[in-house]
Amino acid sequence: MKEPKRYLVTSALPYANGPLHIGHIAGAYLNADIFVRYLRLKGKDVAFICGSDEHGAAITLRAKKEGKTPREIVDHYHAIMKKAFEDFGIAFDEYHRTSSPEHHQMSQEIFLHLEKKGSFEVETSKQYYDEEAKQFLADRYIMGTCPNCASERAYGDQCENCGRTLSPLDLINPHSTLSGSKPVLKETSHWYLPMAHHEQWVKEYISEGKLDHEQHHDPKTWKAHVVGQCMSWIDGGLQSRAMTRDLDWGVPVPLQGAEGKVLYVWLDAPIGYITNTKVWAEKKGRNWEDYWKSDDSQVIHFIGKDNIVFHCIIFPIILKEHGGFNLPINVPANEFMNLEGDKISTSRNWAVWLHEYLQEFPGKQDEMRYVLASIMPEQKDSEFTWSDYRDRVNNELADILGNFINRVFVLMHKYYNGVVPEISGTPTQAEEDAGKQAFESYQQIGKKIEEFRFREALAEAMNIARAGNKLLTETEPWKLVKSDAAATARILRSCLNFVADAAFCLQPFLPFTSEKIREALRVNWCSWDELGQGELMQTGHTIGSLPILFEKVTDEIVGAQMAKLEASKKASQVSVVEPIKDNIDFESFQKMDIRLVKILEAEYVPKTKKLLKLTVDTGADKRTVVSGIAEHYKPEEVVGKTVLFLANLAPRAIKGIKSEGMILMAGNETLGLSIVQPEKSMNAGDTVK
RNA sequence: UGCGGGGUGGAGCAGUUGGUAGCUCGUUGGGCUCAUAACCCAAAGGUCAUCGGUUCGAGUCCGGUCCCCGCUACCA
Repeated sequence: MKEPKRYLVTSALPYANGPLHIGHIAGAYLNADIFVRYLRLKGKDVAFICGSDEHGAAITLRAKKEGKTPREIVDHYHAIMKKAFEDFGIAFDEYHRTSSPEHHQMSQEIFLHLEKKGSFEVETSKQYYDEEAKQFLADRYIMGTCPNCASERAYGDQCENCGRTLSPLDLINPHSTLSGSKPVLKETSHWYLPMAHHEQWVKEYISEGKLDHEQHHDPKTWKAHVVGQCMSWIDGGLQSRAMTRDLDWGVPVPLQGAEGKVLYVWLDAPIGYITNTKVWAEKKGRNWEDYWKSDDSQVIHFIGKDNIVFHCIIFPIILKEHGGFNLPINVPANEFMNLEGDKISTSRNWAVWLHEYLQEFPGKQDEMRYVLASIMPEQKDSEFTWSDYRDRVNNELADILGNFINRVFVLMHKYYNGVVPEISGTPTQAEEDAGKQAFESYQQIGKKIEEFRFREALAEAMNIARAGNKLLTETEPWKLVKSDAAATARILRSCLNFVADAAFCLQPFLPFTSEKIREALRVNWCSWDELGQGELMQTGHTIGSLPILFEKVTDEIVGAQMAKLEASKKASQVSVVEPIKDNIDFESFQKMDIRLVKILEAEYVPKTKKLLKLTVDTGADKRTVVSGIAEHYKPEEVVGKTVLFLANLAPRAIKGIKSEGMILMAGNETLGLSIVQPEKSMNAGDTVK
């Protein structure tokens, strides 16, 4: 591929229904920021674009739950995220938002263009509408009686009792699971993107990197899991997808007769990349189209692995169908980051929140940037632990980098009053080696960044400091100063240049630290390509002083963060108490046969994750029950236990096994499920009243 | 369950087109003392998840099995 003139780099638009955590940062923001900062150092023309994704049903649901308006929700999180990004040094050119008028306009223009061109297929159908909740109901929000097996708990898309696939219209006595009311049928139309029409070229684009039969990119430069996931999608056949929704929060569909409809959030969100580019360009007096439509521009999307097919297949289809837009040259999706052995989870409050970190660790952005960059989930999931944070900050940042810089500053001031000495004589082998190593590292850093190997790039930058440490220890200038002034001067001047080189190369990764060092050195940086060509520190230049760059992380800090995680986990348990359900009469209660049963046998249901097949003694008979508890109890743990049981629940087939009744358990999201047992020793068959 | 990705010394990871298994941290021993008890050197430690196949030769290619992650299914 030829060198482009411009780059358009995007990071996934974060969804504005919660704050940012370190998993987000390591997934799609820090890597993009490093990449962009590097390109800028190379003197490239780059637009780095992001913004809040503020539409979609999840936000309206959350608003409803919290008694707020969607606008209040997104305003709140947009502000938190924007500030957190800024404070953390993620240097977007533009961080805009999809609820803005500019974005609505852009999305509608693109939609209209496609509509006029006939890119969509409009399908009209009758769908259930909940008059109380004032909205159309997705299939799974409707329940009713199955026409096939008469189960009363069939969903709008499928009856889980008999396994039959249904449409909501098949249900007898349908009711809305949102309000409980009886929904009415209303006609509604939606605009579908017939992706099957595009299968041919998409396949070529992903597997061969060809677009319109011309080489567009080298697919070998794409990550394996990105290509893999796309190909599996394509091979499975591309289905039409509705690009509109019946919802009152989003970008309105700009057509007659489409009142109450909005663009599907997954359509409008990536268009946000375009809007936000335009917003930025207009502020800067540039032409946004240069970045999106010009032959000599490249588009790169940084995202997490949950977004792959959208960015590699669906959005490219929209862009190509629209015409004129560049398709991404690469989509370097990262995998996920775990936290202390567990998945990061917003709902369970198991996360290190970026805005909280910034508050609790003021001035320590680079420490977190370093750690996250070191463990980015580039090829597979990775794990953040506070003890690892401590080790990396202490052993690498403080001991190797910080200490090296400190050694050099101290020696420079001690021997030369901070003035760069003149050099003479022939360098020794050790000096040559160190210089070679530093140069090699510097070269590698750029190469690795361009290959999206940020962890290796960072390690290479650290190698410059390592080379410096080695040179100092091997040549021992504190001894040499008494015997060989020329050699001492050469070595310290080299080391000082290593400090400058390291600080320079670390700019994309540790911008705050880099700047501190630059100020102390009192130099102006050159461009990236000029770095290897001469020394940054010249004869006669006087350097300033530099305080200790990195404080050690104590065990107390680690302990406090661990305690905080545990505490917030517990707090989240308390906060998710379910509201009391509507009253029922005593007769309804009496209808239920709740009793104690003894579990006689238990085994896993093959090919499932959550199911156990149990044989229980109800006192009156023995029966088989399938229970979704396998993630919480092993078969041998439940055998012999006396547990609560709902005995007169209508039988139901699960995975081909007839289940007659239901084991009752206590449960919450954090701790999972727990068997409820009688406090005294009671018998199987005893009823619960 | 289907699909995709992954399983490499104590921990975290790299291993591009098949040719003696590397890196960082940790551990052990030694050196040094300018420096944030920091730095440098050396050593120990891996049947590359597992079984079988292709090959003169496989961590690297092919097939089976197990485990982890994501989407998906199951959860009365």
